[in-house]
Parts: sequence; C-alpha cells; structure tokens
Amino acid sequence: MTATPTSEAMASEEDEPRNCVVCGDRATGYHFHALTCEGCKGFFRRTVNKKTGLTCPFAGSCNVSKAQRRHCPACRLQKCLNAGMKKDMILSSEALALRRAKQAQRRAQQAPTQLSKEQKELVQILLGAHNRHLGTMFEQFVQFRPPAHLFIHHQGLPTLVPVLPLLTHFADINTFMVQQVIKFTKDLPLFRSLPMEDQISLLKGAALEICQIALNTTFCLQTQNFLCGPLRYTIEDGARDRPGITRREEIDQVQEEMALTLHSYIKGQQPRPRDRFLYAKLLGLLAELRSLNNAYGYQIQHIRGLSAMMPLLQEICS
Amino acid sequence: MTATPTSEAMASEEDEPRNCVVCGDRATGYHFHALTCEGCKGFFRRTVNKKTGLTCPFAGSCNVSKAQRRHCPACRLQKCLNAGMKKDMILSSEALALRRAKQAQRRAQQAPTQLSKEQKELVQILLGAHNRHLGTMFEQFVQFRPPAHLFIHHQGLPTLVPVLPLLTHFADINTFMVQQVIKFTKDLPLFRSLPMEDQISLLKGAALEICQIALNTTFCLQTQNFLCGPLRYTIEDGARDRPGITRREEIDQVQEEMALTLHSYIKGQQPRPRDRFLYAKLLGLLAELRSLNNAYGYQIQHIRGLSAMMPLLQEICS
DNA sequence: CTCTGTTCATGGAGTTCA
DNA sequence: TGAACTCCATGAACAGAG
Ligand SMILES: [Zn+2]
Ligand SMILES: [Zn+2]
Ligand SMILES: [Zn+2]
Ligand SMILES: [Zn+2]
Repeated sequence: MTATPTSEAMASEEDEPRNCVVCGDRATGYHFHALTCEGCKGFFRRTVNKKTGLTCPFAGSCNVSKAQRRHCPACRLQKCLNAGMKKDMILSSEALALRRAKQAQRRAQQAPTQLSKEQKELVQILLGAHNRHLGTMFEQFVQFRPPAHLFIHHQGLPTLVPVLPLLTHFADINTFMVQQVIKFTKDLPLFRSLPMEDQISLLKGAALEICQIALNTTFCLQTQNFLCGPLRYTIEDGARDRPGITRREEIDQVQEEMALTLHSYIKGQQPRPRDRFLYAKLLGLLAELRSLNNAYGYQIQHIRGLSAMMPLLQEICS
Repeated sequence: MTATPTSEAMASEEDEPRNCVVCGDRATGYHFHALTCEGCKGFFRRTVNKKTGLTCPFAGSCNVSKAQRRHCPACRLQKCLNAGMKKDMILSSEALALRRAKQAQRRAQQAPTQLSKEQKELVQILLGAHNRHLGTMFEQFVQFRPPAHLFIHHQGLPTLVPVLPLLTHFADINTFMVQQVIKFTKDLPLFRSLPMEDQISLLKGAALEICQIALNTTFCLQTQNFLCGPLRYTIEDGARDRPGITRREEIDQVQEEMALTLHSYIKGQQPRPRDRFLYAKLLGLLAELRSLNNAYGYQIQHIRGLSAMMPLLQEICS
C-alpha cells in the first residue's frame, strides 16, 4: 500500500501538488486538518459555527470552484466538511479569551516600560514639580514688561524696535526662569537630600540648560517662533545681528534637533535597539548643550551692564 | 550476555525498538526519565511549568500519535506525565542562571569579542595609527626644552621654579600633541574620506579632548603624577595657585574618573547590561569633557602672550 | 556517548482591512 | 471575502557538561 513505484508516484509529484481540496485554488498549507486555500480557511472559520442553517437554492449539488465558490455557501461548507475540515481545530472561545488576555498583558508590559512602585512615585513627583513651576512658566513672561512688538496680535511697524527694553525684558525672564528651576528642584526630595553645596554646584551647571530645554517646548516648527502665552519671540529677537551673538542660530538649530529627538524618544517606546541608540544620542546632545551653555554664560558675563540686571544669573555663571 | 535467544530476542530485535512512549515517533533517548522523541522532549519542558491550565476540547481521551500530537496539548501533557516524565529533572531557574554565568565566563575568555573581518581591519587601522602618532607621543615631551625640575631624577630644591620656561614648555608640548592628533587622523581612511571642511570642524571640536584623554594614560594612580618618558608632571605643575586655574584639580578628577571608566570598559566585555550602562556613562563624561575643553580654550585665549606661542592651538580654539 | 538546554526556521492558528 | 499580515508553539539541529 505504501509505495507502488508506478507512474502514479510520478504523477502525484507533479509540479503543483498543492491545490485546495475544496475549491482547487492554490493551497497555502493545512488549515483545520485539510489542505486548503486562504479563502476556504477563512470561510470555514467564519461559517462553521454559525447556527443559521444554510440552504442550497438548488439540489445541493453546486460545483465549488475558485470562480464559483462564493455562489453557494451551503455547498461550500458541505464540501469543506467532506474534505475532512474539523471544527474543533478552531480555538474555543475560552482559549481565545485566554490568548487575548495574554497579548494584552504583553502589550501593557512593553509599552509603559515596567516601572516599580517607587519609580512610578518618582515620576509623579517629577511631573508634579514640573507642572507647578516649569510647565506654565512661559505664560507668565507677559508680566515682565514685554515690549509691544512681542505680542502676537501686535500690528505696528516691525522695523524700529528699541533695544534696551527688550534687553531688560530678556534679563527679567531669564532671572524668572532660573528662579522657577530652583523652585522645581526644591520640590524634589532626592535633590533636597543632597548637601547644599552640591545642590548649588548642580544648579550652577544645569540651570540654564534646563531653561533652554524647557524653552524648546514652546518652539513652533511651522512659524519658527517661540510662543509663550500671548508673546511671540522670533529668532531675531534673541539674536540681533551684532558681532558675537550670530551663533544664536546654531543654538536654535541644535535645540530644535534636541526637541525633535526628545519627541521621538517619548513616542518611540517599543523597539529596544532604537531605544538604546536614542539614549546615547540624547547624551551626546547634552554634550553639545553643555558646550552652548558655556558660550552663553561667557556672553552673559560680557554684555556690559547686563550683569547688573541679572544678579542671579551672574551667580549661576560664576 | 546481551541476548537470551528466546522469543524475547525476537521482540527486542524489532526493526525499531526505540519509540517514543508518548507519541510513538522515533525516540532519541531518555528525556526527563522517559524514552521520548525530540518533540515530546521540548513540549514537556515548555509546557509542564506553565500555569495556564490546558483543557482538552473533548473528554480528555484524544489519541496521541506522531500525526496528531499537536492537536491536543492537554492530552499530550497528560500522557507525558502518565509515561513517567518528571518535571523536577528540568533545571531550576537558579541552576540555569549558574550555568549561563559559567558559559559567559568561558565565552569571554575564549573569544574576546567576535569582530567581523571589516571590523578587525578597522581596529588594526586605529591601533596602527594610534601607535604611530599617539602611543609614544609623551616620551618625546623631553625634546621640548623641559625645565630641569620636571625630570624624574631631578634632586633640586622643589620650591623655586621659574614660570616662563614652564609655560613655554607647556605651549610646545600642546602644539606637538595637536600636531600628532592631526597626523593620527590623516592615517584614518574613513576620516580622510570626509569633506575637508568637516575634518577641520571635527578637529577643532575634539583635538584637545583627544589630547586630554591620551594624557590620562600616563597618569599614575599611586604617585598622582603624569609620567611622560623621563619627565614627571605633578598636578601643581599644570595648575599654579593663581586665580582662574584652580579648577584644574576638578579637571584631573574627572579625567581620572574617565580613565578608570575606560579601563573598566575595556576589561568588562562579558555582561551585556553593564556594557550598555558603560557606554552611556562614557558619553555622559564626554559632556563633562567638552565643557572642560571650552573652559580650557577660553583660558588659552586669554593668557597674555601664550597665544603667540601656540598659533596652532590658537587656530583650534578659534 | 547521554542528556541537559538553546536556537531558529517553519507551520498553522488568528487578525486586519481594502 | 480573502490577501497579507502577526503571533507563537513546534521540533530538528546544535552546544555543552559529565
Ligand atoms: Zn479553497
Ligand atoms: Zn449549493
Ligand atoms: Zn513523542
Ligand atoms: Zn485531548
């Protein structure tokens, strides 16, 4: 019975031995214990457990071919059963529920990175402190005597802008931002637990960097402006074309790149290899930022008269 | 001794006496205390410790054969247990961890990081260029008119040291080191393939950092000196107690940390999670180094007369 | 050689959406 | 409805310890 080395064996091994035993279409493998195509596979799963009795409009002797298989579901299902397809190979509803539950668990574990209770609390502390002091910081810029042309709805002549009030405004909001950063750190127990000397050192090193990163969140890619409440700062506001501050555009470029990368980092939390790369890239950008910060601090120190306006920043940069 | 020529012999000499007691497939030996095939072996290991209760869609009386063993895991597992397979022969997670730790050690000792052919060539290029220009760089410091007190075997009074010759020497060795770094990059085909403009930018940004890192390799932890051939530089040599350069000790501290971390990085090639952390830490330290580099460049620029001594460094820092 | 675990291509389930 | 996916159990082949 097993092997009759006749022409049959040859014939059965024709070039295309894999045809659907139901409709004759190209089979994609065994489905529910029969060699079938994708169509009959799906049809069987959907149809076999429906109680609604299918009835053949003819005598139940329809031809089931690839072209005609849609015409009579009753005969198609009958041929599926005759071909040996078994309904018990379809996952039961309980097994299915179990499977979906497992997948949901997997998804839940992967997406929000598994955090311990302490870690979640830490995140809450950070978010709370950020919201209290940094999140709405920019909307309060308007309280520091901003020149009229900074208002979004200002309609004056854009050319003549007095320099001194703008500089004063910048000095004030810089001082304000650093104050907010200090308040922010005061709400972080772990930071408070450091020796006061270390706290000061860390603030000196990073306060302006934090301000720059925070300011990035207000940058609008479309209009290329920083939008802070009712105020709009163009890049030209920050960088007059005087010698020594022309590199401000570089700063913004790097800062923009930084903001974009942060965005990607927050959004892309699924793929592990990219995670690693992003973290490295972020740290690399911190090097750039530190560098820019130094240049900034140097300029702050050397703009005549500005130091007197910002004793706090003066202290930070010392 | 083996064969008692009774009817048993006939039975024992069947064509295939080694069949899986679970499914009847060809057995490959005893697995978990029962004669089974590879399939049932893997199935038992995977399945027996899963808490998710398997349930037979039928009465639990499925036939478990080679062809049908996949259809009902519940009955298959039941038959495994009935056949005497024991779950406690599966290695516990602790035993597994131990085994893997040992293997990791073996791997690390035998194959010091598997590199592709191209990677090995790249490493050779890097090592060659480093050896030619950076490796023996420090031993040549002696050629740049070092003050007598720098020699290791110098026995003079340690207090009175003229400043100008020392400063000149520092200027010369700094220029020399930067020249070596440039030679180093000229021997790197990948670097040469960059546009000249980019090469200059990268050198401006990193040349002094490379010098600092390279210099760390001469730092002796015991004596807290930099040993360069016959010369010995104490930290005080580099950082006179004049205002503005007192932070030199910070520099050395960070550089020392950096050197230590690099050392750990090179030595610790076994554990994967630590690798990741080390890379991040290194990049973080690069931020610090970049910061120090800026401060250094600033000071270089502002030491009166020193700029004239080091036109090359002047160029780098511009 | 025997009996552990590990790896990874593969098949056959369900799922999606035009 | 079904072509084109995801997902995971499977098991042959392999590696390593004893
Ligand atoms: Zn079909
Ligand atoms: Zn019909
Ligand atoms: Zn078996
Ligand atoms: Zn069963």
